[in-house]
Amino acid sequence: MAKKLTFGGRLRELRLAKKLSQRELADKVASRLKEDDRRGFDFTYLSKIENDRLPPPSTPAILALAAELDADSDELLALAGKAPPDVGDELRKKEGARVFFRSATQQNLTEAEWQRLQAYLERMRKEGK
Amino acid sequence: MAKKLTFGGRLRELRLAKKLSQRELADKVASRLKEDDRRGFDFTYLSKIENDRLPPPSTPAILALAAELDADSDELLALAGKAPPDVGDELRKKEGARVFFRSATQQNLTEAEWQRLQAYLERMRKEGK
DNA sequence: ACCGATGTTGAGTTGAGAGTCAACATCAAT
DNA sequence: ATTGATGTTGACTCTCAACTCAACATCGGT
Repeated sequence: MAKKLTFGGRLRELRLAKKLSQRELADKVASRLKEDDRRGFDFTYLSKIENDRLPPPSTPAILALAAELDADSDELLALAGKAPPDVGDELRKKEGARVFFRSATQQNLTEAEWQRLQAYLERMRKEGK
Repeated sequence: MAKKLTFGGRLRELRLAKKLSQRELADKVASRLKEDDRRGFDFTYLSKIENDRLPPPSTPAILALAAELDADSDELLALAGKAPPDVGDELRKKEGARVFFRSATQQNLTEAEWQRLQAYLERMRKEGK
């Protein structure tokens, strides 16, 4: 059975795979963030996060990390227990999405059932095009 | 065309429909919150929120308000621009859910399409039972 | 005219999220 | 044994969301 990774553990994996030091990665992330955000990203902060001594960083920081590491931002956001920002927007704007989400979570669907829904969505798309 | 309500406006509607004063409602919400949370809920705060002079309150407070007013918490959360609290959890646990919402969001579905999905989900449930 | 209930406002407080900074430990290479 | 690069840690800071508090305005009832 696959080992269950924490956010920090996965982040370290990804960083090492890219052969970056904490300082390098933190600096790159910091410059990505400085552009719009006013927050920084120190390498000592990264260290604590990798060791799960602090909770995962903010959503913008996670997105910057994923971008820098060519990683799947949804995976990291999920490990951090946060919803992707655009999914959040969709739920905020579309009542239908909200209703759907409510029923889906209440039914506690299996992976197979999610895949069926995915397939149906796929069919809808083709037909609609 | 239906008038577009703000969070504050809708909240006031709901409160008046229940014939509660700001003090009464705020007190009830406060006692609901005190149980787990350490935050309060003052009537003057409620006043400002109803007049949209302050942003909507925290998610726990919105949930308590909805419960006290027998209102739909998803509606209030949506008006407040917040995602329902369990979104992160569901997406964390089920990869299928993540993939599904990603595609659905990217396709920018209409309300009608969300309803079709909802109908399909309904069918799945009946058949699976 | 007064009183109690209700609602509004400006100023102030507080706790937590999101980091920073200085100092130290470890290790490989020279 | 020194140096340079890397990682770890504890203590601190800073900002802002989320409120509270005291004071005042308005209005209906008596």
